[in-house]
Amino acid sequence: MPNTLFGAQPLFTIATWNVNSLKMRMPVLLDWLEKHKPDALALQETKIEDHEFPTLDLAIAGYQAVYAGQKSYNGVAILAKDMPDACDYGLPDFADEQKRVIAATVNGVRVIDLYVPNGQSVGSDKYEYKLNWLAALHRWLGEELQKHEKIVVLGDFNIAPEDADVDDPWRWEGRILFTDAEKAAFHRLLELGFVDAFRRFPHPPKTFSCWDYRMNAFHKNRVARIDHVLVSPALVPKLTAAMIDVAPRTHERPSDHTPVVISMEN
DNA sequence: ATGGTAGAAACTCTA
Repeated sequence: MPNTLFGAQPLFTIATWNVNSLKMRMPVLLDWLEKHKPDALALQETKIEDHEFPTLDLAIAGYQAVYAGQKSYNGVAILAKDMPDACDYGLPDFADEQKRVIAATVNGVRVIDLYVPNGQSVGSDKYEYKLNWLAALHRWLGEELQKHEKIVVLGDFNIAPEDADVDDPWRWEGRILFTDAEKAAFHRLLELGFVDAFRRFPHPPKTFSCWDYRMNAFHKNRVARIDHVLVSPALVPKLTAAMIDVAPRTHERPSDHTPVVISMEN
């Protein structure tokens, strides 16, 4: 059950983390769960088939899981202290073999875990797929708002929505993850009523969630805040904190993404 | 300025 501080409201903490291979990241993931003990954690890029999912190791750590995985690419999962309920898979009315969406109810909160397509390069087939995918997501989330009051939409959005979300907006201009069409798609989700939880709280400038593995090679390349936690209007006044935990990037074999964590009154 | 590195898996693709 959610953490409780003496004399305070019980808090519900939920996080998102693109782990870039669950198998590779199990040691650091288990360390992180032990340290932070979130009530729920949404994972992306698990890159593991369902029959290989490490349910036992996670159960020993105190976490139940629902998951939708595939070999080599993509894959999403929701871990929670209490068993996630009413699980849904994929975007409705959008045929997609890629495992990028899983939704479940945790402690009365509808948790929607996303691994938004990367888009590869502007004008590519994958870019068009990304924009179509985001349009289908927008339609679905509009419907979900009619069904659920408490919704958290979180994951790797592969979009840096504002200038403050990249290291150098001038250099990023027009590049993948930072095009006008991608930013507009993100802002259309906010127009539905969702709120970017991270921006409800002050943070140091240049707080990012993802850095390209190649950034030290030639020049700094692709450092951005592309992992997000959106909350439905009913949850906005309940938010108590939002942070990006950069600690796991100091691990010996880090993911290229760091966890984003929010807490709210339960 | 079209490289670079990490991961999975297969000798290439994705990010």
